[in-house]
Amino acid sequence: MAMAYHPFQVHGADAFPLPAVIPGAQPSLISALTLPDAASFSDPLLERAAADARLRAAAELRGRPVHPRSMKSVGQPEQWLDDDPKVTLESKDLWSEFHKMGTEMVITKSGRRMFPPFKVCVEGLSESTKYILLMDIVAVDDCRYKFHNSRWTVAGKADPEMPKRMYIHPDSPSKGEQWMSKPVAFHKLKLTNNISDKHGFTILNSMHKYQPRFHIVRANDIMKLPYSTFRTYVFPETEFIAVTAYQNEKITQLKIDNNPFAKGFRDTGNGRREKRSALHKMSLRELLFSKADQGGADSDDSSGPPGASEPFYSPLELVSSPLMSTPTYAKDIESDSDLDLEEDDVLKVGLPGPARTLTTNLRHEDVLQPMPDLSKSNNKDGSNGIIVHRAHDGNEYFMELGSYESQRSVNNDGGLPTKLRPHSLTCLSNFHYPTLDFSGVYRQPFVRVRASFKKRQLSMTPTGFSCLGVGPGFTPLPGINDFDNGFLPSQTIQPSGAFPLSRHTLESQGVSLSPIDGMSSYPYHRVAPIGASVSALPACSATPSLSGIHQHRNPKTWLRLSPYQLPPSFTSCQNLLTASLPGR
Amino acid sequence: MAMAYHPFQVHGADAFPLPAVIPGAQPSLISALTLPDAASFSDPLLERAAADARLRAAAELRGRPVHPRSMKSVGQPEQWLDDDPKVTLESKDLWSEFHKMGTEMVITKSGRRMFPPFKVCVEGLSESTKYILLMDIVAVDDCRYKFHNSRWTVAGKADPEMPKRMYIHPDSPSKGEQWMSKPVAFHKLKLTNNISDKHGFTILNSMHKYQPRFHIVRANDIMKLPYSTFRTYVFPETEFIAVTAYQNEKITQLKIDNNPFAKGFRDTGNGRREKRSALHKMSLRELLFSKADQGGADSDDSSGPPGASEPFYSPLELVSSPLMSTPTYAKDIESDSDLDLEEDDVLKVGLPGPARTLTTNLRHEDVLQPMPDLSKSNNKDGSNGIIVHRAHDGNEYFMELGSYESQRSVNNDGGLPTKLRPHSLTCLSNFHYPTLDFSGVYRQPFVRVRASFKKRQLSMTPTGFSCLGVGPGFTPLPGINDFDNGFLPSQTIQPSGAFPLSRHTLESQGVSLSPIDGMSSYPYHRVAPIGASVSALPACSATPSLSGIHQHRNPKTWLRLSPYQLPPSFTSCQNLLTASLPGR
DNA sequence: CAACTTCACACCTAAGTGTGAATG
DNA sequence: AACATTCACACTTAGGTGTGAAGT
Repeated sequence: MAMAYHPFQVHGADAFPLPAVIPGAQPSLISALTLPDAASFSDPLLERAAADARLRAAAELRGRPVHPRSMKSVGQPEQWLDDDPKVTLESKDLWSEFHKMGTEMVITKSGRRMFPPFKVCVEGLSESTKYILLMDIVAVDDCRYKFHNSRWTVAGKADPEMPKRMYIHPDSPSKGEQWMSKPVAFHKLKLTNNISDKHGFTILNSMHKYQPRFHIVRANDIMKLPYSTFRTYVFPETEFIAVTAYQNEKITQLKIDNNPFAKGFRDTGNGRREKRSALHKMSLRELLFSKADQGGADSDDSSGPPGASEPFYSPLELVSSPLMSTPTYAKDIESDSDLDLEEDDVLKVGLPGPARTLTTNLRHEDVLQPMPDLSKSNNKDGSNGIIVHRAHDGNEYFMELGSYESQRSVNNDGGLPTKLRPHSLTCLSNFHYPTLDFSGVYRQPFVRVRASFKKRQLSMTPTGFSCLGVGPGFTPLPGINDFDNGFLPSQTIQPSGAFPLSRHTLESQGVSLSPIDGMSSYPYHRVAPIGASVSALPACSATPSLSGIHQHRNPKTWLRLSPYQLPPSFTSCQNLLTASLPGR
Repeated sequence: MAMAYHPFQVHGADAFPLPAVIPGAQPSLISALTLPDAASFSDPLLERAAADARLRAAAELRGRPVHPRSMKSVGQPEQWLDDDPKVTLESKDLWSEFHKMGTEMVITKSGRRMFPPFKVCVEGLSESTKYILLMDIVAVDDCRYKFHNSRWTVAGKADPEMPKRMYIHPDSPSKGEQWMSKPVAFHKLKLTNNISDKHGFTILNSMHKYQPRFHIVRANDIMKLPYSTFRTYVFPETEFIAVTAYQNEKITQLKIDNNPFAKGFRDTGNGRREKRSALHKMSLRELLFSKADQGGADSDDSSGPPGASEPFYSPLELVSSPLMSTPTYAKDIESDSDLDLEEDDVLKVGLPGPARTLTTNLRHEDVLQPMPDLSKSNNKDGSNGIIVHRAHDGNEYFMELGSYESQRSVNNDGGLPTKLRPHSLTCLSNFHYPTLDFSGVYRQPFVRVRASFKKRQLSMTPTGFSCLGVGPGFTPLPGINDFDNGFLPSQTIQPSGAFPLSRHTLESQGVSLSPIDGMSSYPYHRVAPIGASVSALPACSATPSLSGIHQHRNPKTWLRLSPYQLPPSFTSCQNLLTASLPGR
């Protein structure tokens, strides 16, 4: 099965000497990652969270990672010369307040919004060019957490991740000037723990840690998304732990104080909510609803701890092929040891120290920082392979691993950058339509039924799924237009042929489809390439066990890659990889 | 000024032998109207309202006006063979209840929704073809009304109409299957009497009569709208009079009984609203919120007057070029005399008779009805000319009239149809960008500033504007996508260069722009062609004075054409007409 | 038991209604 | 005086909050 091969297509000129077509017999995973101008790592890394912060700092780009000059110097295609997106997080002070406490986001069956709302300001786009703006939320690590003694501690390995859907901003596609004219809000995105959700909400695991990501794609049609370059921005302060009920009372209070919808729970002085500590009663409302909403983020909030009003949290940015670049664990860069997660491995998210350090470290850095050479530190043990997670008949699953070598030869192209190499490598490998799950990108409610999967999701491949969490599908949005979707609500309840994007539709869009035997009706194939070296590594304080290279018959111990490591739309590489792994 | 000429472009094959390019020196207004299979006018027309009903009946098409066979027989382009839209009005029983009383719609400064909501079911589209669905609201006649002695009477000539914006359904463009999958609601459209409205609401005159229209356009991009064929559907029962406060208590009661938001005013038996008459207390809620919303309109409402539950109100449909076909007054067809409106001219809207007659007449007609030959009855006095309404410098205005002869030679092409001639004639004359006002088609609030116009709108061209009310712009919608709009909110407050659609933008869309001297920054040029013969003439009970042919220096007595007579996007013909009227 | 999840609920925001007095 | 318009208001729908008891 899955023998069909589909070549890459590389858009425009590339900075790296890459073949436009990857030989089918060779599991080549091109990893072209644009890195900031490098960062120095001289300070000692004493604890995980601190290391986390450092690694984030390494990719610090102050919202403008790609310098036009450097783009030119590496032969950036003309197409990319006229934009240079700079992204800033709205309400970053409020986000930071939460982050210091260890942000929690409630997930409910019916779907819950995020608070603070994820909202960004975008600058530097080409005014007349159309862009698609998206966000997704990916697991940060392989851990399950618990809140104990007023702190979050690791409580074991992560549960399998559900596929993470891309939330395409409802205004997509729109011209740069439109995106830049006002903050881009993603408040319509909802979080749920309902694995059977049909609304297209983002399904998260409770007590797991997640990182929202923001993506800019230069594309005038959502159908072109899989073939387009993603510029990915990560704001470390938006990291959170999903919960079904708030664990940290301080977080609860922060929510009540700042979310207008929770106004009813505010302490009006009449005794309600006396349970809460008197701390953090200062109102941050202005941060979110006056300052923040106007795009101005001058910090007039001086009631927080010292340093709380640091105005600058910069995002991490990846300018990458959505199919290629794969962030890897912070741990892999830092050290190859300590592969197994300790039960008492504490992520110091709830402690102000590391976060503040990050902030402080960053805000005076205006130059791009050097990056470590990841080509050496990464994947030494060969455990970082390609994970192919397949549904064979809807009941059985297995995994295949590609060799790291074949990837590295592509990844490093003669020496990984320590300087930012702005680059857009576009892979057109998305021919296996089950992986191109556009069903959600439709304004109707998300009613696709995964016939061969539902009712079994909880019991299947508990860890193997942790690599399935990125870029598979796109979230349905009211208002998403210009999507030539052959998917009708009336068709979605059919138990077979679950892939909603009709062959005819794709082909009429110039997309050639070559179904792969045994997979064409199953939308849950995912590929987790790992060789792609990565620098901008946010929130990777825990390293997953990479001991599963030969354990692909045992779902429980499969090699896991955090979805967070995967680029958006990464899984569209699936069939390419599948094709390159015959007989495994 | 305005000497530039821009040729037509005709899309596809045309049923009429029309030149693809109209010579610039000749004021040719191509009028190619697709008419239903004709209707017989044998019954005497005794009163305006009755004539109204007849004329509506004449175009009665039962939602499926264009028969594929007849389309083929007239050489319909292949493009149109795979769809045959049938449109039905949702909640038509409720609409009819209102219509019998004389529907009133409140208009407020802040914008008011319509109730009942304008909602249609569409069938017969090509599933995989993209369509844009729109609606607009156009003046029915040239009258101002007053409610006196429990009836609506004419109270003088109409006030000048503000330009009527096209409300593009937020889901546009979408594929046929998507439009057909559920009722298409236009509840987001808001009515206002605020002539300075910046939201893109539809600006109406209080105490004036209006007719909503629904349009189907086969286009995958909103930019193509002006060059596309509009299929226009009119549901006579949706006619209404705009009011700032309800005049007819029965209408108030009907609203209260059926609009959930007005539930607070319902008579709970405890004495509230005892002012209202006991009549019409029957709840029509089910009509709108259970039956109607499910698309089924079985009448279980038997509490109304006899005949109230007639299930069938069919729409009028025009399949026409948006630039060409021009409905004219019912009066013009019926008779050329009686050009001046009587002060006591009573439109029998509030009386059940005519409306019921219309309904009754129509519902047993399943065949297409013959149409009168409009080429003879129309424009006898030559007063039906081309109205060019220009803003010279923002303060002065004048009008130019084209000759009917030159139009008729095009219109009639050797004998006007008395049978339906399904036809799509597309005019690409929309090169004068001030007339192509797409500024509204943008999801941001409508903030365009008409620098040379605001503060003067009330005083300018009081009657001349009545012909400006159709098809000029497109309403801004949250969610309208795929519109390559060069319009930025930040640009909109610039006092000059008011046209928001940048030259670059249009040109990048393949639209060549040739600004016309002195007009390029003024978006309010409108053209009201009249020679275009028309059959399907809904709600034309009053005829405007056509005595203004030589009065173009006197705004008060300018020739008026009801916006209702103008096809959508008609004004995109403006510069063509302007070009063809040199020196006038 | 302890940890986690679910649910009805009161309380909010946001916005769509006609009212009736005030205004023009 | 008659008429048309505006506005604060109470009431509604719709849906976003955390609560705290109950369930797993």
